[in-house]
Amino acid sequence: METEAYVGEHDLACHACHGRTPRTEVIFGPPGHAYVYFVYGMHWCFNVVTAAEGVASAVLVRGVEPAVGIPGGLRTDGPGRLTRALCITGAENKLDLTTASGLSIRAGPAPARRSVRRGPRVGVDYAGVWAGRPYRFWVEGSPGVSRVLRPLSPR
DNA sequence: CCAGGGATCCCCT
DNA sequence: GGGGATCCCTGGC
Repeated sequence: METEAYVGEHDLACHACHGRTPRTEVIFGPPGHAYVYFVYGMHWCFNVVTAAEGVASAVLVRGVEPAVGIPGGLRTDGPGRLTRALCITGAENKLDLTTASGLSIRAGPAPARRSVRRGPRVGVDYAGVWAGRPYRFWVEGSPGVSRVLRPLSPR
């Protein structure tokens, strides 16, 4: 319900902007693999590598809507919340999400095109001209959208 | 509003 | 090869 695109090595907000390192290697790898990183000392963020091998692009998943109840009623609106609710950690880093075992991605119903909104990405003010690019996408009105986008209607 | 927490990668020896 | 600023965030004040 909410994602952000990181579009290549030249994108100064992308972790791969300093080239291949042990951490960013997976982003340069084949598409369909998970890039999971630890941030702020306590949260995991889940990304999906999207471009062909050698091209460093990925999508950060910032919010989802559960199709079934989450044990404990954990929330899934927010990048750190959804990884906690889905038990995604560094153990899933580099995982091939196109195979059916374990964590995987399958096609689902697409949201109505007209309900998709876009705007600048979160927390990338340091990225110069890239900070303003509208590479964040969300489904308007979805409860799976992170609170940063709904400051006036906290839940 | 802001502290917490640790990996990462600058940039300087 | 080591110190330190920074960080694709959240919960609790």
